[in-house]
Amino acid sequence: MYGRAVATLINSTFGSRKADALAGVIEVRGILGAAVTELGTRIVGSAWAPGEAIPTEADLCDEMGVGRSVIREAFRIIGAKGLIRSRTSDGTRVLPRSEWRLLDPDVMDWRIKAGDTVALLHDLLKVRLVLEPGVVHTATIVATEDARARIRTAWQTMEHVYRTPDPDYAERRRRFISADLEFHRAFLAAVDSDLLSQLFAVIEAALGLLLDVQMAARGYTTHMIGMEESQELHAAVFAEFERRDAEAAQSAMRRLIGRAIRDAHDGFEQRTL
Amino acid sequence: MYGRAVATLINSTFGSRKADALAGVIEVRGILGAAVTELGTRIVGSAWAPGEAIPTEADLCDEMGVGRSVIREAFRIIGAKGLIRSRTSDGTRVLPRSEWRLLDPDVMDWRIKAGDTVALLHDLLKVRLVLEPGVVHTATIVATEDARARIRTAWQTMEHVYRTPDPDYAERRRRFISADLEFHRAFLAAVDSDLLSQLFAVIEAALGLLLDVQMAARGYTTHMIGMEESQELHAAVFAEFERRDAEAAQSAMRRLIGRAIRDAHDGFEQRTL
DNA sequence: CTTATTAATATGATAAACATATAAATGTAC
DNA sequence: GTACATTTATATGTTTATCATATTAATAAG
Repeated sequence: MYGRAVATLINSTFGSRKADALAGVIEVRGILGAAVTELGTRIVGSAWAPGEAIPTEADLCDEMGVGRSVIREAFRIIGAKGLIRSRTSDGTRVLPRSEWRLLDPDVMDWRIKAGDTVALLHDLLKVRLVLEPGVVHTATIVATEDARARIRTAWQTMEHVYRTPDPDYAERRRRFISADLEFHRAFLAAVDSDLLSQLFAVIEAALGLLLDVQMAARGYTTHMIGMEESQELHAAVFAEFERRDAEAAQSAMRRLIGRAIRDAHDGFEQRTL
Repeated sequence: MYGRAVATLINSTFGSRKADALAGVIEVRGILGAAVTELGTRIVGSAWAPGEAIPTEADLCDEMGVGRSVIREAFRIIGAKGLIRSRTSDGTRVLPRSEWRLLDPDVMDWRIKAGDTVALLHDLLKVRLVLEPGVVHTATIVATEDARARIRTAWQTMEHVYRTPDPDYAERRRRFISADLEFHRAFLAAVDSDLLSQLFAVIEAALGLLLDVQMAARGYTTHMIGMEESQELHAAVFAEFERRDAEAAQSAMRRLIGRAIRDAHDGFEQRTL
């Protein structure tokens, strides 16, 4: 059916896609999906400099062993994310990085695949540090009763998991992390912003992939800080939230994120250096 | 050359694109650009419900008077932004809104074009309220000397514009707004985060389009609050930043944004109700 | 040396044909 | 009559060929 180049392309690039792709990434299947991933990863990985022309459609057809329409449709997808732009007779050129839609899950995925992990991790953590205290501040003020109930429930779940011993250590830790995530999500939901929710989802997914997957093999997890310390810091956030002290709740969340960031950095540096 | 339907499509949808498009939107030209804008706007404008199948490629070819490849490439672009997904034999369906890349400039542009302005405005202002105080907090702590110099310069420019009378009132106001923007951008730059910078750029562009363009005709501008009050609030932010009191600077910025939001809401409600 | 003109190049767009995946319709067996 | 296999219809997936168009480079005219 398809040429050998294509089969290889599918198996190497696409076959493993579902396994380690960023959550939230639109699943693009088949030959087109393979071409998109291949080109996206290469471009994000600086195979060509911004301003430089990538190979012509015809050349890429030959190289990848696919029809021209596949290349063209791949160009459209990648172009929709701000990576490239085609102009008649001038070819298809890589756009300056400022045009790249860095907040797009696919672009994040390609950055991770391309190995741009350290810079991305630092930036992601910075976003959390800037964002989450503000989320808690606003949530403390504007949360509806339903939203407050969800936060309360999330906290109770954290407490329950924390206090319930489990012979299966890994399982308990998994539950702990899950409860932790819901705690943060509950505050975010209280703010009731579609834009912030999406931003948070992308950030979380990318962080999860960067930290969980890559560091799990070395005994690290997203939430490295000890459960005791983590629980104390979370308790402070919740307590101030219940007291409706937005400033104090915000500060508590900043201490929590700051603590988590230091550990993430330590663990990651240890791994990558 | 092209059929009549196409010519109409280009003139109506595409001809006016450059004028009132969101800054940062990738300029998609020609027949394809027209098709993308047309379909994107329709989908975002709820012409079809999530889960529902939009017309087949063949039908859209007839309706728009374009070749199938144009429709397919348009589908790819719109699909890359999470709006639709095609599956063999099942057709092309609108994805649930949670999949839409709301942070994408094009999607924002389509929301504005589709008239989803009130909900979008509220959300955009909420993002600023959550984000900017955190930006100032972090900037106050981590800013390099260069970054501090830029902030200082921005403040001096604001002061200069504020204190310099100008017979041309509109021109002075324009300069004031421009200096204001640079003030906020300078803090953001100090945080040194590509992700936050992009987020801010998209937010600003959308807010600018929503407030400036739409409200200018009615005598409103982005920065509605009186110059005196605005200047005082900005002064507080800068003063606390210079004192390196991150908490105080953060609070000052929150007061400033909160004040601006109240005015924006008032003005907009007045206009849209 | 400058300016038209022409030629080459790569994308823009159309058309026709066949492949493939999915769902609906049909038929068969128990 | 229900369950399961088969067939058929449908819409997208993919290839190929051809022409249009816009831009750059080469060339010729002044």
